[in-house]
Amino acid sequence: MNEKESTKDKIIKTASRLFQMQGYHATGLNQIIKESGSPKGSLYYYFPDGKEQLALESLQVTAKFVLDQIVDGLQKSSEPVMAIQNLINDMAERFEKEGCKGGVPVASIALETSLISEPLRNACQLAYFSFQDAFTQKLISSGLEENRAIELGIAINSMVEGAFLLSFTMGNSQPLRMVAKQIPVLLK
Amino acid sequence: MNEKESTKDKIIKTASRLFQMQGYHATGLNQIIKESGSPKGSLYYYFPDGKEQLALESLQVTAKFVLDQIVDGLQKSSEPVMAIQNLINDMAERFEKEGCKGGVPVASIALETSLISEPLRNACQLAYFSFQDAFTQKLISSGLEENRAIELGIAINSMVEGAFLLSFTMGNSQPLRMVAKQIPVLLK
DNA sequence: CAAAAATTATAACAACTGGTCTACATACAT
DNA sequence: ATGTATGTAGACCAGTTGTTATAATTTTTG
Repeated sequence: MNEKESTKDKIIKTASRLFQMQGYHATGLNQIIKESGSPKGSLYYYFPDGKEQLALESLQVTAKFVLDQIVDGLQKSSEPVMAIQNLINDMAERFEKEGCKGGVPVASIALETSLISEPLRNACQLAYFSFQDAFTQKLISSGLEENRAIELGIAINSMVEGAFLLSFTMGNSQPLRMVAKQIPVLLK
Repeated sequence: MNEKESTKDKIIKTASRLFQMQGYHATGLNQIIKESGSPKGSLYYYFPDGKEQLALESLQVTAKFVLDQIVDGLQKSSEPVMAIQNLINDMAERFEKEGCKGGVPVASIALETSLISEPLRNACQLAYFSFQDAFTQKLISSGLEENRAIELGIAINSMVEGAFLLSFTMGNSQPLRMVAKQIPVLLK
């Protein structure tokens, strides 16, 4: 039972990685199959609705992974300024090490599919909201007023996503670093 | 001579729009040809290097258009806080009217091509740098110290790009609005 | 062991991809 | 008028896309 699910998991894991790196349309089912070492028959057995379903489940895996990373990072420090700043700097560090080859987690799928697939768009929306809410909850738990915490959660999420996109394109972690540096001034 | 260049311009204009809306890989040459009303022969006459060259020139047109929009918006008010805030709110307003169908100007191409085409990646980088620099120059011209202005230019650019991406995915201009609201606190 | 269910293996599908090629028309120079 | 770029027009190519259908195989169950 454990090993049997691993075929589906292998497909999702590989698809997750490729969609993130190359985007939705540039990633072919054949490539996913080949790189995951799984047979093509299995793909439509596990994902009868085809590419869209596979992308959806892959995205959910990716989103959960990123969210865990954010939540864990924010827990490391009780003080929100430090916590958020360290989280972003950790992202920058990881980015520098991996050489930006990893792509931008949710954005690549969001941009390509939001206008052509409502289920995928919705999954991206949920993912982004979960990120945003992680920031907001951290701020609330440190005593910030709720409405202000929501505002800041949205703004910080925007900053981080934008900085990630820019760092990826520039091939340089500077945007992430600069955004981290502004966190103290933004939070008072 | 005037009318003849309009064929190339028509192709670029159509391509520019489609790449922005659908992304690089989802936009086929045939679609560009059909929607622009130009024959395929002309495409490879004007763009002998094919899709990559067409995308590059289209991106440059898009980038210039966006930059002009930023520069014009920033000129409307001498005070940088108001200027930037109004610019972002104008973006939000436009976004609400167009119903987010327009896509995200540079990001869609940046994400899809940065890892597979160095010329395109570089064009995206230049585009983003020009946006960033517009903010920085505005801040410098209002008396801000240069290093701080550069830092803030990068951060504001990140915020705006991120908010645009989030607004697009959420189908809601709230992220843009919230980012605009934080500009005063960010600029002290 | 046999029956049933779960999974994998192929082959084929129509539709499309980016790109090439040649034929044709128009304009402009000499 | 004639020759030469410039530009138009579209058929055509090999390769790939996502998807489907069916057959073979393995695994699980009775």
